[in-house]
Amino acid sequence: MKFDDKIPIYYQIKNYIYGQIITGKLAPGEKIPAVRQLAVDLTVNVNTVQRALGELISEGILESRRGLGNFVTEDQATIEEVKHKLIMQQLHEMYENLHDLNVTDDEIVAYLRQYIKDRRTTKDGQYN
Amino acid sequence: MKFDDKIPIYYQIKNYIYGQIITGKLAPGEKIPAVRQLAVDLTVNVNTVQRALGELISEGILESRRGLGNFVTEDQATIEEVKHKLIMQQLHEMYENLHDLNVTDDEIVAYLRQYIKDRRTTKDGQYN
DNA sequence: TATAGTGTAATAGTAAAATATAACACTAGG
DNA sequence: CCTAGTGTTATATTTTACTATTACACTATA
Repeated sequence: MKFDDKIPIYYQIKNYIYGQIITGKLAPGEKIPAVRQLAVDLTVNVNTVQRALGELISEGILESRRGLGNFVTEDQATIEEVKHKLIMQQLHEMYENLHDLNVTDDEIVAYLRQYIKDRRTTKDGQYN
Repeated sequence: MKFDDKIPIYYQIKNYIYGQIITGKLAPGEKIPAVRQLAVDLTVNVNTVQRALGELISEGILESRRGLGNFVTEDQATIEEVKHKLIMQQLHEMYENLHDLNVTDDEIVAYLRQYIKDRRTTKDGQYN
């Protein structure tokens, strides 16, 4: 997995797991891969994985069963809450940053529509 | 100035200067504050300021005149380019992250409109 | 020419994330 | 009871951003 060196790896792993759960690639109640396996898959250290999982466990989206593994919460409502929270965080960050550049509400919406439209006709990768 | 501890300080300073220039708080051709003064204002080290300014100078949005100071480029086109690039980067990041959560194009637009609407009737700060 | 104000850069030290490695604790199943 | 698979934790080390400090280079001007 490729990481953005401007953001802590454990934090990027946390967001990766969020994504897996929210998109259903990891289902409610499902056992997630073992920490040592995740460390191999993501080519990071076990402790780094553990730091990410620890926060997810604290938030209740994962449950730890010692000796058995880590499991996605059964509570679909918790997952929905987290999804909504993440969506709002994304919008908030983008919105605040553009407002700091004096871009108005209407301009933000217009730019977004244009971006989406352009995206369908242009090859990707120009803003990575 | 308050910094996000998940992002390098020099990088946040760079974005801060971008904002000052794009919004015209620092005008084309204008001398920006001395590096030592910026360090005091932002409560960071001179070297950290210098690292941010160094990148802005490399990009041509700032010009360094040894013994005199650092100046915003006179070239309005360069500034416009940078503004557009920053806007697209913001949209791109938000868009990619939401798509990774299986949020569709239409849903992104709808969520944004809702976010903007809610923002006008709700007290701020809930997504910081 | 001396000085104050400016950018530039090097050195050494600090702090936090990440790593490598090892050990410990618990569970299920043979 | 032993073992394999799992989570948990600790120690030492490495890496890098950041800091503190100092020095150097250039410019305008008194």
